[in-house]
Amino acid sequence: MFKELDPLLHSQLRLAIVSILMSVDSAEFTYLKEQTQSTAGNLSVQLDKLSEAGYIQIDKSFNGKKPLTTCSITKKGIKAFDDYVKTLQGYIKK
Amino acid sequence: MFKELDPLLHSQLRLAIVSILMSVDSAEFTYLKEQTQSTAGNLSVQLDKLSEAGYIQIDKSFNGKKPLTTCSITKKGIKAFDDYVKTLQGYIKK
DNA sequence: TAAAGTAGTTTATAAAATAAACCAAATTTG
DNA sequence: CAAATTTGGTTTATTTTATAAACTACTTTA
Repeated sequence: MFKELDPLLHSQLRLAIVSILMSVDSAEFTYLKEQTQSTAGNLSVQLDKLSEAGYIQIDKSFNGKKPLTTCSITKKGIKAFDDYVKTLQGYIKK
Repeated sequence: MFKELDPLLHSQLRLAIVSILMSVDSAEFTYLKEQTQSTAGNLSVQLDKLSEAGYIQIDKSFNGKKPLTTCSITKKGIKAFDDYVKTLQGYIKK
């Protein structure tokens, strides 16, 4: 029937973030912000949620004295994304 | 880049409703409730939203003296669903 | 050295989803 | 046959989520 769509991925911004991270090795905060056209605040919140779920890994370092946040997808995140896409097929392929 | 996902369809329940209505001529309230495993309250609210957007048509009649709510998708709804799926491909086909 | 910019985080607010409570009629049950 | 339950919903309240606004800390530039 209709399997639950992982609510963590069923959000426009988080889906876009994960989608980007699926296609690159890692991405910086500013890159994600630019690509997704999101505000920094919203991006920050959604990255935290994905990180807390273990879907992405966030590495906070410094570029000289500027903070530098780098994100990458985890195995768990890849699995979740794949599952999400499969579940979604069940909705739209009817 | 990342086109906006129609917020009216980007909801688990409404997507399931529209998905069902895409595959049948019409469906009764009770059938939709059973198929989507939703509560009557939630279903009622979401059907109203889809109806107000012109995505579905709701016909309220009586079966003897019991209310009978029958729903079907509209042309606008079909278009919106197709667009939604296309937009989504842009997210997941990366 | 004051103003503006960078790279974010935290907190507040708006919007959405969901649940709970309710209604009217019909049906079942003790 | 009268009370309790079920059916087919709607309305209202609550919770959750997404988003925006405000803030921090440091840096660059005029």
